[in-house]
Amino acid sequence: MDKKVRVRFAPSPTGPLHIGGVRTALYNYLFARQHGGSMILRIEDTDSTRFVPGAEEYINEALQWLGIGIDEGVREGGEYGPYKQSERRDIYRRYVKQLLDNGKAYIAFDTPEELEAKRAEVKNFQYDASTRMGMRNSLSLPAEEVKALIDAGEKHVVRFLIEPNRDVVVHDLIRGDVTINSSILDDKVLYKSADDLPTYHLANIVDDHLMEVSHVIRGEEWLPSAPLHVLLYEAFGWEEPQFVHLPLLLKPDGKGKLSKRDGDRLGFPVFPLEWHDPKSGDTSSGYREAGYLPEAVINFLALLGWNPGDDREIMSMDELIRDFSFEHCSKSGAKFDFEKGKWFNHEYLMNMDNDRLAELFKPILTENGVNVADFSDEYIAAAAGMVKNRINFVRDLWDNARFFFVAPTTYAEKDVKKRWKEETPQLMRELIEVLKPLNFDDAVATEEAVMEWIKGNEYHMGNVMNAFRLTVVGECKGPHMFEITQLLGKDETLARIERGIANIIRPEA
RNA sequence: GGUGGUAUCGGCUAACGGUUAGGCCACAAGAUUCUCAAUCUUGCAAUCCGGGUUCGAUUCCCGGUACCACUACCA
Repeated sequence: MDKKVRVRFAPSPTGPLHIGGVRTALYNYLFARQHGGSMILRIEDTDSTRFVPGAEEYINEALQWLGIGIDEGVREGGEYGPYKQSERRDIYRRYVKQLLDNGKAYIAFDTPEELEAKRAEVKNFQYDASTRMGMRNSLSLPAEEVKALIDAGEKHVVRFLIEPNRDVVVHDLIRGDVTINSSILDDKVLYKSADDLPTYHLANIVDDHLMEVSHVIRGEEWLPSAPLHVLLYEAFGWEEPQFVHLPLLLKPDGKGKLSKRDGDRLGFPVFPLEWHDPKSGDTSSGYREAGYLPEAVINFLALLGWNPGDDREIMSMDELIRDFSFEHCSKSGAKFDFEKGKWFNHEYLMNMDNDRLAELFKPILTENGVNVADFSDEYIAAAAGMVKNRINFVRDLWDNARFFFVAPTTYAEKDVKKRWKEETPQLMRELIEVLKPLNFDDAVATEEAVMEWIKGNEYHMGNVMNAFRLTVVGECKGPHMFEITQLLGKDETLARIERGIANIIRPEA
């Protein structure tokens, strides 16, 4: 029987959650749910200098909006807390001491300035087996001096003692075995003097072990430090978890990792939710505010770097949970295809139930000055339903369905020019007479009657219908004409035709 | 510079030694139609290069190239 699946998503509260981070969280979540395991949210705030107020709340809100559920975390609680690293200082100190006592780590007194100078002086300087005896640390200095320095309160860090020239193998579920020689690794700082906190590497290993994390699923940028982590597990004598390094999300055009700037530059959000930077005051757009449905974002992200093994594209969270697998994750980075993202949203909107769509539409109607109370829920739902196949975003509903709520006051110039002929006003008057006795509730019957009139008089079908449309909609676009009039009703339709006759003026040729 | 990873249409990807190299997005054309969409049909378009292994390589191995990541008292 395999160990219980426990995974964690471990962001740093240094800003809004990046869309790439969202995908990492999603894959963790899918894997956990598939195996009936636990999803942990751990806040990795060991860099006190980069803390950004509001970032942690943002992460919680974003994951909640997307439906990525957390089983254990700062808010949710759990048996393995605290789930915020800054609250685990004592734990880390204990384990650093263990490493020190076992000779797996040592104390170093070199200041950041000294190290900087050294790097400037020696090209490709690395703090490792070949250089450490020339530095100021507990290995190179006499024991009494080390003790004296510590007693004198000299600032110092703890470094990991890397044994040179050993082939370290990282077992990765996506990439197979990756072998790295330990000589290229430096004696990483495990505990910082600057803010009296451990570095990511130490905190990460200790927490993953203590929290009994079974699978470490993270971005590919961590692959180079994975051997260091393997060595740390070994130094502690702990069993290492399964590693899974996900391919990165790349810029849509040029090269490199997808960044905040790309969103600004190319005009699409790179964050799930809108973010107001407390320092700069800048605002970054979010998927939610841009009119994306969370399920569309999830679906889109899931397929960026993974596929179900067949031709399916539209998949619900439940299907994703059922079919997700690392075997079908790609190894190469995926360029962020914003157009495809739009298509996913379009698909979800188009297939959405009218009532739910109506609820999303209401605030937009209000924003545009429509008194929602003037219309029934059924009316709003029907209007939204008629245009939903032509929208990419919720807010597009307004442009496509506004005429159901506000009669046109202006008429599209191009369409007027093409369809509003000299004889049109007379035709429209005739049309009114044709429509008057009809029951608009029966769209088919209305259409039949109008068609009979057009054909009986040998009128030009396109011109008549488009002129009709112009008076009712204001331009030549929209759903089927008699479905529109059915919803609008006879009084409103006739009034609009009258108004069109009175107000539409043919441009001088 | 060093180390590691990766490499199929413009983009996301399928084919896990044998296919006319498939699907989706985007783009183009056509069908449909009162318009705009939706829908359907069609088209466009790819195995980075060079060596091996093999009866046979997109697939396995090696080299090159390119791209990406990492190379902090950041995560």
